[in-house]
Amino acid sequence: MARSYNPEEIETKWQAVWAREKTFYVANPTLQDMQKGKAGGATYILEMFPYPSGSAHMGHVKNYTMGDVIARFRRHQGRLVLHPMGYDAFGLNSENVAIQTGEHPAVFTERAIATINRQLRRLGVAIDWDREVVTCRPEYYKWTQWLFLQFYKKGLAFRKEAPVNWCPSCQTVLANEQVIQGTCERCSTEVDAKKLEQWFFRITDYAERLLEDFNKLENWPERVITMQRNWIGRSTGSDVIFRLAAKGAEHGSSAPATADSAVSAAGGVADPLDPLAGTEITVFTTRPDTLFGATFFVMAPEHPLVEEMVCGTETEEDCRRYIRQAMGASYIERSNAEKEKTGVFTGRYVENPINGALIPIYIADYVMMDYGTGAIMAVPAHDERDFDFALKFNLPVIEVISSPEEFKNPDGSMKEAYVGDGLLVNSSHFNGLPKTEAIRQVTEWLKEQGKADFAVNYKLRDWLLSRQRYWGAPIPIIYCEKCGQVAVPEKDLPILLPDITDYQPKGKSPLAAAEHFMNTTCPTCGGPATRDPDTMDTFVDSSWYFLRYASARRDDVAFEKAAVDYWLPVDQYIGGVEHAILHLMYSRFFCKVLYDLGLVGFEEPFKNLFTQGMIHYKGAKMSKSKGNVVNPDEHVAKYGADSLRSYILFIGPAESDVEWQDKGIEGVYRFINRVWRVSCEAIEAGWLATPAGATQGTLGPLPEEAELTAAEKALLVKTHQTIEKVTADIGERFHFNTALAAIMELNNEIVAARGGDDGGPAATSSGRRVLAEAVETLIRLLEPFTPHMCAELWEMMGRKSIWDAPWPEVDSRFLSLETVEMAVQVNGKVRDRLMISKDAAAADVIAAAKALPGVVKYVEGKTVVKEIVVPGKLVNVVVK
RNA sequence: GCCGGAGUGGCGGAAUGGCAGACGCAACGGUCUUAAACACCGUAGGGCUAUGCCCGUGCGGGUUCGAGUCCCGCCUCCGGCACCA
Repeated sequence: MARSYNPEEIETKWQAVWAREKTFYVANPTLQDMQKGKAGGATYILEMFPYPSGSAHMGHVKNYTMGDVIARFRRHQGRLVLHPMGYDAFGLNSENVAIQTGEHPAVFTERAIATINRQLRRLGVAIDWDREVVTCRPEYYKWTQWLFLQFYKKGLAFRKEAPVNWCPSCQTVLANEQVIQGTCERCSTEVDAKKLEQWFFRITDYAERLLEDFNKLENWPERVITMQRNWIGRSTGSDVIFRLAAKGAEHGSSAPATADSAVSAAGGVADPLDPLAGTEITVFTTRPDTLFGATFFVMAPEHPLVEEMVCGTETEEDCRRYIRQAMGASYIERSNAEKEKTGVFTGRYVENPINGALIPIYIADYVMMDYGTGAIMAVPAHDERDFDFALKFNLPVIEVISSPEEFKNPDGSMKEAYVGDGLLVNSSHFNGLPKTEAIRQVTEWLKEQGKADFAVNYKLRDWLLSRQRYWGAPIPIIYCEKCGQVAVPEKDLPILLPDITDYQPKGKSPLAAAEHFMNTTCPTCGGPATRDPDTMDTFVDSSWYFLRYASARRDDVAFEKAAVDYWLPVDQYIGGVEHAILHLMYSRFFCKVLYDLGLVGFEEPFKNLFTQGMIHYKGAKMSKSKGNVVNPDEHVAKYGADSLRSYILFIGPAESDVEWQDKGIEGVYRFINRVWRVSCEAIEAGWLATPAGATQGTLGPLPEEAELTAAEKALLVKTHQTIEKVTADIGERFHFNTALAAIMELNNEIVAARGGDDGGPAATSSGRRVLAEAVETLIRLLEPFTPHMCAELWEMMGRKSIWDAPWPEVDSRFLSLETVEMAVQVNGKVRDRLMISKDAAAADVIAAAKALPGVVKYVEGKTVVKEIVVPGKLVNVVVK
């Protein structure tokens, strides 16, 4: 009587063994060996670490199981695998809990960590827990602060006053990347624009390298690269210098209506009555070729020159009113491209450097201060937004790129903006040039006169890293009345986060009220000084945790260079696509800075990236608020970790969103039970025992091929085909669902070959040997998915640790049968089937095919025009 | 608006240009059982004048001996960005 499958018992037994024996512990090689490089097959498998907000959810189960399958698979392939885990433990969730309950965020966080840790161990994930990192503990954030100081010394961390995104609900500023369509990434509250002095990382200095180094990545999803590329938003064009005309200058010159006829005006002449006259205002444009079509000029309401410029003009009051209104508008109102254009004439003019024409300056909120220079030349004929504006304010539209008829009215005027290619017209000596050539020549011509230059612009903004919140790493900067802004000396790190009682943010960090924290002495002069009350964005913590794993317990360095250079870059990183920009771009930036500082020897942290899909339930993303959460613990309790792990990967492709089906896991559970039963039977029957004379822990040599019956040969072929498929599915394609399907097929064949429960047909010794081969392979292929059951079966076989067992190898002799079945088509439709030797010559295959009754019927009386043979698969006879 | 991705049975899904629907769920029939559960065996895209034939991978064209797969034009859904000059 075979033992019944009891996952609870088996799984807790093996989890205890793994914990006790530290099975998954991986020591760093000696310094000497590490310095020899990654030669020893060192492989770093990493999943994005969890944010401990309570307990693990199905998304975590999927993420960590996937990583575990790959880690175990690589291990069996003989690699030295690093597979660590940690917790992204600072952050707003715990702090908001603290505000509600008064409980210290550290207490809440440590409890959540303990829960998730227990869950991960209960899932049987092969993690080296000796390398665990927790970002909210001083031994970790000491080094976050230390890294901040390295950035600071390099001028890459700096303070500036700038318009920033403020979330009124979270009571803190946010980075651009944390604003999703004008709302806070965390709480979806609409953000306000506020002008504040804040800390930034100079990520814009790295924009070019962040783009270039995409080519250093081996295998990243194209869409993630595209998202980052769009976010960085590089565009090439020119900076063109316009000069502010003196008040009233426009009356002395011709109107700027026709470009070619314009004459140079008095724009550049200093005017004692108007100190601003002649001021240079630079614009960035991707279309310098359309400069002759610039009929007006627009500045953002926030532009620093605007206030002064409108002073004393007739429209001063209108301008001030408009600016007030524009600044008061919400981000969403402001950025709605659909809304009608608004703006106001400033009463002033600028001189177009290409022809000296004076064109009116408007203030309009469709020009943004945070892109380019906050001022644009407006070319209504060839820009849709400028066209809308010109229409509304009745400004001239001059065609300067020959436009197709459908863009024009019958009288030749522009009906809508034409942004496509064409030849220049109305553009003086540039007439006739094609667009791209004109872009170059116009810029060069102006450059010679010092009025323009080629320029590159990015959408990417510097990373705003300070937060007016409590639960984060304090910024290690001190403000002294005498010495100003002073970096905390490294020997004084960490700056410990003090305990406080009132976590409520009040527009500034709760730390600002903690006097014993705030009041300190200046490390330079010893005089009274105050600390920075802000904490760091949690994305700073997560931008380097993957480095810390390499030498997690070192307390004298953030990470050991030899160790990071040995293990990194990460060979396989796995996580949700929601981090496509935020975490993944910040980490890439950090890595490049650390490379420049000589702290790491590589410029990209993650060589291969896999982004998993989400698990939906009842048609929607699982969430507490929708009440459609499926609890992993319940399924572990009911079916065992092995079943849950397998099912979560079996549902569908790992990279796509999939729907959880309540009955689905039962099917996988049944499958696992069948594997258990068939394996136990084979083991108890002694088929899997090591025969006398064979190497310990092996099945001994296979019988000669000639001794095998057709059925035995078929099972052997199925076994090796399955090895081939599963190896490729796990190792190359991440198709865990089809890997499992293939293993299920093998199991089905074993069940069929073995016969019924009462004895079965395994009558011959060669048959038993082939069955043993199949069962042993089944267990080994399944180990990454169901490690507990496989460990138990392995032990029952009398073998040593399956964790250390090698991955099964394909024997190419057994990848196909001698005789294959081929489909026979006539004109592309299957009409018969043919059993024939796999090595049969094409001519013989065709002859045999044409003799089949189902084929003769369709070929008779027709002319054969073509015959196609796909070896081992199909024949197509084309007739007329 | 721009840039990605996806549309295949009742459901989740499978298929280097080569037999569409592997594998699993649900369903149905049977064996076992006093009975049920479990387990096991079997049936299963649709249609028809059924030993056979026709139709079928969102829609319409095309390339090819052969298209779920490649090309062109649409439709729908999902994701990202969005007055980016």
